[in-house]
Amino acid sequence: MTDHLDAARVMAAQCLCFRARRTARAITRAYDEALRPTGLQATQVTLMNAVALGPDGAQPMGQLAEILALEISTLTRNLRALESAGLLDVGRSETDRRVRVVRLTETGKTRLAGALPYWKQAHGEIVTALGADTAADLHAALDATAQAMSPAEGRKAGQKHSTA
Amino acid sequence: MTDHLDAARVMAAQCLCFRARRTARAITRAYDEALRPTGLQATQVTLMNAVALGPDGAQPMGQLAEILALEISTLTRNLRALESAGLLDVGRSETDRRVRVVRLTETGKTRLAGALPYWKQAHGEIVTALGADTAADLHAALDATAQAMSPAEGRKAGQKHSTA
DNA sequence: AAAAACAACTTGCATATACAAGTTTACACC
DNA sequence: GGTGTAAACTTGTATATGCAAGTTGTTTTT
Repeated sequence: MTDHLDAARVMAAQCLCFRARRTARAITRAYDEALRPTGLQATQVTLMNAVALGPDGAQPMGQLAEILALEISTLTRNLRALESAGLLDVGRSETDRRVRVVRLTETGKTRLAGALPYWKQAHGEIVTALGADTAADLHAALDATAQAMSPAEGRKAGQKHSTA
Repeated sequence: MTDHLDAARVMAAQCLCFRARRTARAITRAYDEALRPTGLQATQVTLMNAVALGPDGAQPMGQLAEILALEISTLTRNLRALESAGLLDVGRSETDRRVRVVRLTETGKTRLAGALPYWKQAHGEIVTALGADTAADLHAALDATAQAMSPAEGRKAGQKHSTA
């Protein structure tokens, strides 16, 4: 009769989804607070930064979705707000009219550059709060997980996982 | 002139917010897919499980918010859907009428119990995909981070934060 | 005991996220 | 060179999340 209570305890003690989300929430709140003066949120800075990294400063939506491991439908709407705010432009590819190409506006570039110091501050505060070692462990574990769960994983060097 | 390009690379390479969110998205998708047959999402199972863990199977909202590191306003709405679905009840505390006490309905208990095998499956698949070591590292890093960033941190051993 | 202060939520507003079902454009094949 | 299929989004719908500003009920002050 404590059966399902035990089960509930096991779930609480082991669930990676709960843990990943809880930590993401906490970290996001910290970044958002530090970024408050910039008028940008952490997700928006992340998105703009991914755009800025594209060759020639432009990035096709599909590419962005892959980089960020985001649904393309989510991207559609996240871009919308930034486009309305005049921070980026969404155009169509010349060579393939289906493809939407994202690019920062001059305003967007300025705002992104202006957010950098605040991002650095947020990052620094978190690393301080965690300690350098824990922060490095977290970074490594998150990257390893993202890579292992990427749909692209396994396509290259012979892995031992069984997608087939 | 590669200045801000470098900055963008640094941000992409180091940002913990991006990493935490990306990983949380990927993990959540995996759990949600495994839970599909149950009609419940990972967040909902997490929430219901936290309720089930309360003394006597009941949990005050404030307690839930703290356990889950969730804004109480978020909790208000997340509970609403589950209440409408008849999976839990939200009542008021006898001793303090401000406090809302959450409790699973019989249906809720059944549904949660029924979701357990699917949760186990999701968990197992992810541990397999990551490898036991990486999974353990991730678990530890997420917990350490959540604890370090918890507002309750510092209340015990002499810290330098200024809550007063 | 009335007033002030506080605690525990709820609501308004805005963004983030995903799946399923559409739409538009490209491409392959006959 | 039309037709069918596939790719790259977009839209509809639903949930998740958080801050700021209420609301209601409790506790503290005076």
